[in-house]
Amino acid sequence: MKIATWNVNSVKARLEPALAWLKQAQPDVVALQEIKTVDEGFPREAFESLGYACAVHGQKSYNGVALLSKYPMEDVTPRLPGGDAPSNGISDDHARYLEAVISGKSGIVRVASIYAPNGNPWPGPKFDYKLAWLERLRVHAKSLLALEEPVVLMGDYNIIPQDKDARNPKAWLKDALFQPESQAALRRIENLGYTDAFRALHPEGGHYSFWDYFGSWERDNGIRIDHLLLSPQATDRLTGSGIDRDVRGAGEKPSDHVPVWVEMTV
DNA sequence: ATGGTCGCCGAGCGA
Repeated sequence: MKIATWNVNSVKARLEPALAWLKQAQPDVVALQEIKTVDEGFPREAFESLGYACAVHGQKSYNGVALLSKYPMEDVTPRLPGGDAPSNGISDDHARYLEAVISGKSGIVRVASIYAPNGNPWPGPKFDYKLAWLERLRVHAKSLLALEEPVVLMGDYNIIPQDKDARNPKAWLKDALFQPESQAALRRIENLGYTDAFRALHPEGGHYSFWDYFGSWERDNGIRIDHLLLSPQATDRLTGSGIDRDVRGAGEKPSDHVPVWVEMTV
């Protein structure tokens, strides 16, 4: 089973390149982020015509996540726990998390489409929100381990894990994506027992998933911020991982992110 | 140096 994540930066603006990529790459499951539409605006029919079931957790103008799957999806659940309880002072109405269980040929895999907060400017309340959100993700990720299932938590984490995941690390020193606290939040999830699948198979660095619209693609001034974190049961089934960087240079209006994928025996 | 470009949607915000 091929499982991919892609921040499309508006699913409507990216519909044609998305359909072209799906036909070429043939993923079985896709997690989309920044769809930037409400559920009713999601181009469901276009994806269904390629054989995908759709699950959507949308929002007007900003954020929004979705899952596409060629296999049946069950237990579709939007939102991270802990975001809608006024008693704890947290009220999170951003559409940033969608989870589902996929029934493959030889077993299930639990997947989540994740759009973690950007957190800029640093420091400030948006950075505090980022760290609080990542802590909620950690707590939920920990609870999922108890199920002892293959789990793939994938999406735009808005975190550059290490220096080697940026072409020009010094340029990011004052950025929320590169703060030690952000990197520690990601490591804390990995330390529970999750594996950064791409890093595990490509430890050398220099591979990026995002290039800004200010000419960074032409200079390969990229960063790796889109990640697939695999539970132990998923890591046991991991057979490959890649980044489809050609998508950044293809077509008239590419997303600033490209798809990152894993191949698993499920 | 601190803008450059996108996409939202119809002004400025978010990235």
